[in-house]
Amino acid sequence: MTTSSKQVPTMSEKSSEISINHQKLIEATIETIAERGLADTTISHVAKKAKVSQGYANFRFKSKENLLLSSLQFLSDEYKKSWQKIFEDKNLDPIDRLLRIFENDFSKKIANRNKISVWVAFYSEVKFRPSYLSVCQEQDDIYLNQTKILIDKININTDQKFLTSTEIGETYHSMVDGLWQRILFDPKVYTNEFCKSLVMKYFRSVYPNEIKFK
Amino acid sequence: MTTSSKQVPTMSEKSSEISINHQKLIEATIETIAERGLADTTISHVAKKAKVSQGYANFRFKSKENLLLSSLQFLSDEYKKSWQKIFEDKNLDPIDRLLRIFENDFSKKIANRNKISVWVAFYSEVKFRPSYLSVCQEQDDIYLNQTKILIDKININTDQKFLTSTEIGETYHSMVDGLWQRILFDPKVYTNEFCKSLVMKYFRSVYPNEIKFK
DNA sequence: CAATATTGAATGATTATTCAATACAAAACT
DNA sequence: AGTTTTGTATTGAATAATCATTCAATATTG
Repeated sequence: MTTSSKQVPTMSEKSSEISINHQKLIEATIETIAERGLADTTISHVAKKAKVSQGYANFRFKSKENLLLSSLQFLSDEYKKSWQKIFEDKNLDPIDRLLRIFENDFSKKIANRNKISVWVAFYSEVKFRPSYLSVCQEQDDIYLNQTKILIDKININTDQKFLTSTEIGETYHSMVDGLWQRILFDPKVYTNEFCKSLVMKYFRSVYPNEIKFK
Repeated sequence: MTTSSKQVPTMSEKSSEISINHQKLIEATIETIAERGLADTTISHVAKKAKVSQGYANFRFKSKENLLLSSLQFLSDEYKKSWQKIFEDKNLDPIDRLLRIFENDFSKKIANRNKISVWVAFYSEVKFRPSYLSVCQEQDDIYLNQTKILIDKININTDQKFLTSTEIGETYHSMVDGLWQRILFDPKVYTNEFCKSLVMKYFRSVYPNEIKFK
């Protein structure tokens, strides 16, 4: 009766199969938005790219809206993990940590045309779709706050007294948003290295005596 | 026969009538995009807001695409006129001119939620519609160049030697783009005054001895 | 009475969504 | 081992809704 090497065998196999399709569809969505824009992204295009049927894509995610939202969530999580790792690294002193933060913001993994296309597309609709906003807003706030705390530490260690951490933090974040957009429009000029160097020089202006800002 | 008080009477009246409808439709388009987002902006919504029939809106602009493009063109021209006036004002010394430039960029007329909504909406599609790009790109380049020339003059008059005008100009412009986006998402925090003060402090960091930057 | 401006209903294209039909694979039973 | 059964995954054609666009009919104006 019981040659049973596997009694509950396929559960994990099956669920990983499912996740594979799930993930394939999310990646296809991101690529499609990057290639054609959000306005021209149809379930049919995404399904084709993911190599599943149109009906399946819809069935799997319940609705197009939900597929889009899941894709945004995926990007948002990926981004969050990348900066969380830096804030959690206890071996870094404040300035090194800040350097790592903006290296990450302009790394090829984060600041590439595919992903920026998707961010910009969603941002433009965020005002009209509360669900998009709720995916990003909380993480954005945390990121901004962590950055401010970090900058406060740097301010204490340096003779920088003129600007508050809020001012520096807000300026940094608006620069990042602005530069990401420019990477999209004019990638020849706005290479990741160029963007990083602009940020570096901003911090150099703010902390003129701090040699770590090159 | 000829009581003709007016022989060529209506030409100007007619064309101004026509322009009135033309302009009404463009303004309705901008408002609709700001209220519902580009994705949800239909000819029918715009026509309703402009109080003309749906068919007329289409007939008047030949296509929806063309109506959108004309609206972008309108905004772009309005913006251009506003900064051109400042660059042409010969009474301003370089620093005052720069102050006026960024006052303009964060004035209520330019940096309000309606108009920023429209900019952001179009920006997100620009990569996929060459016609959108061609409306903005040239003017953007001119603006950026003029700004750099201005900053060069300021650099000469001050002891600022560390940053090039390109670096300062690019940083300024990416800050403006980033801050405009933030005005949209979180207008409570990012008031026009707050944004202006951030820019002011950026220039203060770059030109620490220049008292005109407050 | 032209000539032009404007309407609004009809058309056709696109696309999200549904769902009956089918493929597939694991288990149950010879 | 081979066959049947059962349950799930996947398909793709049909449906229904939304819109841009067209255009014959009507209103308006000189």
